[in-house]
Amino acid sequence: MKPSVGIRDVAQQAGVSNATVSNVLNRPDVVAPATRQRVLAAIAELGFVRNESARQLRAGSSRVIAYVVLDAANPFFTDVARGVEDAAREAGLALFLCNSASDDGREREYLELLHEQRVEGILITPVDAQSAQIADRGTPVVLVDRESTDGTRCSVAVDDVLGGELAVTHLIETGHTRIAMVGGPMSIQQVRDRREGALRALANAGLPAEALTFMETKSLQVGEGRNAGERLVGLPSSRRPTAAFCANDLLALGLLQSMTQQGLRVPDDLAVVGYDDIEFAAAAAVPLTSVRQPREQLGRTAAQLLLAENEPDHEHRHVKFQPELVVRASSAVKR
Amino acid sequence: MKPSVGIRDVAQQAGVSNATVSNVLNRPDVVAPATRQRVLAAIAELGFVRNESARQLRAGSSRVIAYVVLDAANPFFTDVARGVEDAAREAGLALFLCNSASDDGREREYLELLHEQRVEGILITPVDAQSAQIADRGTPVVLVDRESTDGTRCSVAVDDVLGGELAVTHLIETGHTRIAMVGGPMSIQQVRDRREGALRALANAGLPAEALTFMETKSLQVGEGRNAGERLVGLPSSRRPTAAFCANDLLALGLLQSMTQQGLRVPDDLAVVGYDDIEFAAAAAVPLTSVRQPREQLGRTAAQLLLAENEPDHEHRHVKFQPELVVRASSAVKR
DNA sequence: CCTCGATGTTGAAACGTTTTAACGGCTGAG
DNA sequence: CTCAGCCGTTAAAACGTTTCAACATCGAGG
Repeated sequence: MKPSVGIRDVAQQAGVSNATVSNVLNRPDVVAPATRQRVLAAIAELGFVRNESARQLRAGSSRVIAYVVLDAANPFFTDVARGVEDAAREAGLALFLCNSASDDGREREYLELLHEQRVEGILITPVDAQSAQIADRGTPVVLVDRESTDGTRCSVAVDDVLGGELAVTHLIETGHTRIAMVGGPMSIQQVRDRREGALRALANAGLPAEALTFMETKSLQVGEGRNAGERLVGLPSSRRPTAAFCANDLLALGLLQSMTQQGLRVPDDLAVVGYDDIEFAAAAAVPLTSVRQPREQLGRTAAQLLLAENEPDHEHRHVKFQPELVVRASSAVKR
Repeated sequence: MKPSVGIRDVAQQAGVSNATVSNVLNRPDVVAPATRQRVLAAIAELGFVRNESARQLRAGSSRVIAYVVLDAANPFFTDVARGVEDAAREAGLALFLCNSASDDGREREYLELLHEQRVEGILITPVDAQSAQIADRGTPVVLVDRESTDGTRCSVAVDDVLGGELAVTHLIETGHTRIAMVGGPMSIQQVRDRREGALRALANAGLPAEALTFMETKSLQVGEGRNAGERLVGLPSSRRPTAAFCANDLLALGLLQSMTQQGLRVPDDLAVVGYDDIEFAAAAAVPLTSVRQPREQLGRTAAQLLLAENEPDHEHRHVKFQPELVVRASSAVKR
C-alpha cells in the first residue's frame, strides 16, 4: 500500500499551504490561475485522492443518499430506483442502493450503517409494518411504497387497496366467481392492502368473502409463484378457482409457468392478473394483465420529498398515486 | 436539527471519559459490566449515533465494499450482486450498489466517489474496454464479467467466446444457415466476444462469415430488442435470417415480443437464442433457449478475490467460468 | 507490610480535511 | 509619498472519533 498522500504532501510539492490546496479543490475560482495549475499538477503527479471521511467530518455534508430496497431482483424496485437516481443526480447527489432482501435484520444493519455514515437522506421500502424500528436518528427518512402511519415522516405510495379492487373487479366482470389471491407474507403491508381491495371488490359485486381463496406465499418471488401453481392444480377441480390475482408480477409469472408445465391453459383454465406491470409482464408466455404503478414517478417524487426535508419549515407530506389496470391476454373474457 | 450528540456528551452523561465510551463501542469486554451498563443507558437516553466519518478517519477501515453495475434493471447483474452480498456479509462487510447505467460519465463519478470514501474495495463491470480509466488509486478493484487485459488486477469472467460458439453451433445444428446476431453497442467487450464465438461456430461448420448478419443495437435492453425485431421483419423474406442469436436475454425477450406482435411465429419463422438465462427467460412467451452463466458464483468469487486483495503477498488472478447452453422451445428443431 | 500483576479507566495525541480571520504585497487615488 | 482597499495566501483551530501509554485501585503472594 502506498503511504497515503494527503493534502499537505500536495501543498509541499506545489510550494503552497494546505489551505490553498483545499481552495483549489473547493473554490477553484478564488485562487490565482498560475497557482491553481501548479497545485493541479502536484495532485496529478502524486496521485492524490481526497479523503472523504475527513472532508465530511469537517464540512458536515455527505453528497450521498441511499435507497434501501426490499428486493433488488424485483424490476419494480429497480424502476423506482431509476426515478430516485434521476432526481438525486439533478441535485448533485449520488445514490447508493442497499438490498434488505426482505430480511429485517439486514434492514436494521443497513439503516444503522447509513445513519452512522451521515448520508444526506434515506429512502426505504420497509420490510414490515412496525416502521417504528426506523426510529428518528437525525437523518431524514422517506418511506417509499408504504404509507407513514403516524405522520412523523414523508411517504410516497400507490393506492394498493384501489389496485386490488381494480384487479378483482375486472375478474368478476369477466365472469369469475371463484377467485384465488396469491401473495404473502402477510407481514407485508402491500399484500394486506391489495387483499383488502380484493375483498372490497367482492362486496361491491354482492359476492361472499368466501369467493376469495387466500393462498399465502413465503415471499413475493417467482419460485413461490410456481409453488402456488402446484398447490392450485392439486385442488379438486370442483373447488379450484377459475382465476388468480397475484400480489405482484413475479408471483404471476411463476404461476403462469407452473400452469403451462402442468398442461393447464391460461386464461381458459385459469385467468391470471398480476401487479406492478413490470416490463417482463407484457413479454410473458401469456401477456399478463396487471395493475400498473407509476414506478419512476414514485421514485422521483420520493427523492424530491427527501430533498425538501431540510427546508426551513418543512411539513411531512404523504403523496398517493393511483394505479391503473392494464388488460392483456392472461385474463381475456371467458367464452 | 438536533445539536448532534457526540461521544463526549455520552461520556459526561455517564460520568466517564470519552475513551471509555469508545471502549464500550469497540471492545465491550474490556470495560466493567457496571460501567458498560451506565454508558449504554446514556447512549440510549441521548440517542447517540456514532459518526462513521470520524471513526473511519481515525481507524482507517470502512466496513463497506461497492459493486458498480452496468444496468441495475438487468436481472443478470442483480443475481451477481446477490452472490457478492453473500460473500461480503460473511466477511462482515456491507455492500453498496451503484448503477452506472452504461454511462461512462456516471461510472467515473461513482468510482471517484468510492475512492474518496475509502471503501474497502470496488467490484465493477466496466462500461467500456479501456478500463485504463479505472486507474489504480489505492483502493482494490476487481473486474466482474470482464477480463483484466493487463494483469494489473483480479478479474472474474465467463468465457463469452465459448458462449457465442455454443449458441450458434446449436442453431447451425438445428438447420439454420442464415443467422442474425443482435447486440451492441460494440464498445461492450461481451458483445464483441460473443460475436467472435458466433463467427467461430460458422467457421467450424464450414459456413462463410456472411451467413451471420450483425444487427447492432444501442443498448442491451428490451426496447432495443423490439426495435431489432421490427428491422428484421422489414427485410425481404428471401434475405431474412431464420434464426437470431441475441447478446443477452433482455434483447431476446424484446425480439420475441416484437415477433408475436407482428404475427410471426417462434421458432417456426424465427428461432431465437438468448444469453444469461435469467429467470424470466424460462417464463417467456416462448420459453427461451439461452446460454447460462453461473451468476451467483461469479459474484461470490469476485468478492472473495477482492477480500484476498489485502493479503500480504497477493498475486492478481483471473478466474474464468464456462457457460452452458440451455435448450428450450424458442429454438426447437426445425421440421 | 511491601511488591507485583491484573484490571479498569483516562488524558492527550493523532487522523486529513475545511474554514475563518488575519496577513502581506500591490495598485491606484489623493 | 502615503494610505485605503483589494487580492491571493496562510496559520491555526476546529470536526468526532480511536488508540496508546500511563495511571489508579485492589487483592494476593512473599
